[in-house]
Amino acid sequence: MAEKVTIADVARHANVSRQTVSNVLNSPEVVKEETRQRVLAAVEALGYRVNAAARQMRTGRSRLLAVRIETTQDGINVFDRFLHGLTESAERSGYRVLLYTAADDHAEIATIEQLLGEFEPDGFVLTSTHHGDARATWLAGRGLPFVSFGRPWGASEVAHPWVDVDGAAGTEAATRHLLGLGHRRIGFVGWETGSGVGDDRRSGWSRTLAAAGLDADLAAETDGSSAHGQAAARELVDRGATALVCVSDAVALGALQVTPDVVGFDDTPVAAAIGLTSLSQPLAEAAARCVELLADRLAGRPTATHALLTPSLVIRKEPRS
Amino acid sequence: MAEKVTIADVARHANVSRQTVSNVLNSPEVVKEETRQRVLAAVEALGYRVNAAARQMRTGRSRLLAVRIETTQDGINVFDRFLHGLTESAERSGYRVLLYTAADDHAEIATIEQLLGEFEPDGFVLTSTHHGDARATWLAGRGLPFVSFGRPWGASEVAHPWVDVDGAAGTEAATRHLLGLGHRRIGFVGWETGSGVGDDRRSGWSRTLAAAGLDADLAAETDGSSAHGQAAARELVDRGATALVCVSDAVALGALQVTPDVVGFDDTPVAAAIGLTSLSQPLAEAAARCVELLADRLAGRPTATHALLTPSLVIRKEPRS
DNA sequence: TTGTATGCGTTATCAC
DNA sequence: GTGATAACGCATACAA
Repeated sequence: MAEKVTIADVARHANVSRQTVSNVLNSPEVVKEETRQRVLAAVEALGYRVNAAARQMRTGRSRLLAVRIETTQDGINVFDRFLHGLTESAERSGYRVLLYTAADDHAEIATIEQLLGEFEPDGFVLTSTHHGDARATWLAGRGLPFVSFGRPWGASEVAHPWVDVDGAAGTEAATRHLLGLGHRRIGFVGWETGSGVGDDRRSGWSRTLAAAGLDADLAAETDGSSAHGQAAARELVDRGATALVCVSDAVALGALQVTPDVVGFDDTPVAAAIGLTSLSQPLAEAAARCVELLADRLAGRPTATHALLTPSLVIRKEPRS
Repeated sequence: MAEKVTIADVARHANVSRQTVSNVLNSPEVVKEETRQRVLAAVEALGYRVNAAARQMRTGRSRLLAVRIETTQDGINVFDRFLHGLTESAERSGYRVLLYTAADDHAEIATIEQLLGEFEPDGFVLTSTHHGDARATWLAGRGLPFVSFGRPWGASEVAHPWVDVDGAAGTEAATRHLLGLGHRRIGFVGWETGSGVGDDRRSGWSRTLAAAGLDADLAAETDGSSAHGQAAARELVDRGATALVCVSDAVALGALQVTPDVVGFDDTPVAAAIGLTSLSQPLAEAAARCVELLADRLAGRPTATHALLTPSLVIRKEPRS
């Protein structure tokens, strides 16, 4: 084990009291410059680091942000990039990320409750928000600091800070791109109606066609799998579609077997690998905004209520032509 | 904020001293059954949870495992599944996972040092081990508990607990599979010589061909990209290869543009999506073994030195035939 | 500007 | 078998 350097060691080394060391660290403006330098030198020399447990005991703040690590659902997900960004941003703000797992909303609430008693995270980051999200209601009801990546879908939701990516703006860009390529019969391969994210992405496609004076009648629903995506694409092409906007890369992958002019969503490794044009979510920025919102609130700073980011269209050429 | 229930509250509620409550929780065998029940009932009634910071202050143990979250390098990685398994297994053993980022080995050591002073993680999990890994040397030199996912490549490495997946066994299975399909000229698309993982995977291919009395002369090196994979595959096919074993799914994806009988490695979402036969690493089990090795060591239990797991071949049919 | 005293919640030590 | 006491390292109120 490593030698543990305490504030008392630093004080002794710098010939001051423990309190002075604490002041240098927490309220630098209150201590004389010369003393400050001396203490800082001692901190450096001894390799002193504030002990999180002791600080937490005294202040009640853990400098920990808790987030659930998701299971890779249909195999293609995007969460790890968000998580990396979150960890990085958190570090910049002086926080660390604590991971937990949970099978469903109910279990997640129980875990959060447990975490609250044990590690006392200062804040929580919720992901994959959905209609009637019990977690957000629970956290908000207790006044606990949290932010969600994903807007509060549904009207009666409790208001809370959130960050999200504007899916409609993304599919609008995709649709415009295909219009620019000369297509007039552009279809949409989506998920079943009712999912906030899916409906949002569909709306960008339909409104863009409407604005161009075109019918938005070529839409199909899938369960999100590539197989269903392929079947749906087949149907839409048979009905006259010459290009397809897809709700996800997984679905787009299936659609690609049917027709070449396809745009996916999420810019997953799959898209990059097969040369699929896709919409890239600014995940690092989203994560940074999550931390920003949370950190501001935790520090008592005035904070924005939410942030809506725009995805960017990554245009690729099909390599297998 | 939630009301904080302390051990004193429980003691009061159960009409015992704080110490008795602590005993019930930490050394149940030392306390009378009736008292134990009463205390447990009070714990339940009050929703008491041990405070991690206070426990850590007293015992010096944080119940925290630290692991670096990797950046998605070439876009196709496998780390998130490992991380999920790690978190889940850690929870089962009473640990939580703390995340950190680092740009390189040097930075990672600095971060570990910082973490040690602040949050005092009980153990570390290293991933992506490589030749002359400074992190392992550093940790081992200080006698800090850690386990690596990835064996210590290189002979002069310090011995330490590790878990890894047997890449050679995987490519052996892949090669056998292709032999079973009737192929006799089987090539290997790998990485540049020198990477432990890549050399290991290549060796399974060559030894299997040798055992079958065939020449292992159709090998190519790539930088790991799909584009290079495709070029290398083209070259090998021109030289007579009828099937290819690949060092990764990314490379296999490129090879697939050239010839259909290809086996990838890692069974990434890409493989699943495009119907590529691939080798699946038992990541959840690997994570579980990492936690097991670490937890055993932290608890002072006798522990295995390492675990070498076998990947499984996931046979798929090309869907685009 | 600096020093002294106190308590955060827990567990280990030692009496009872 | 149970209870009192001390100590972990830090930050705050208060005194000097």
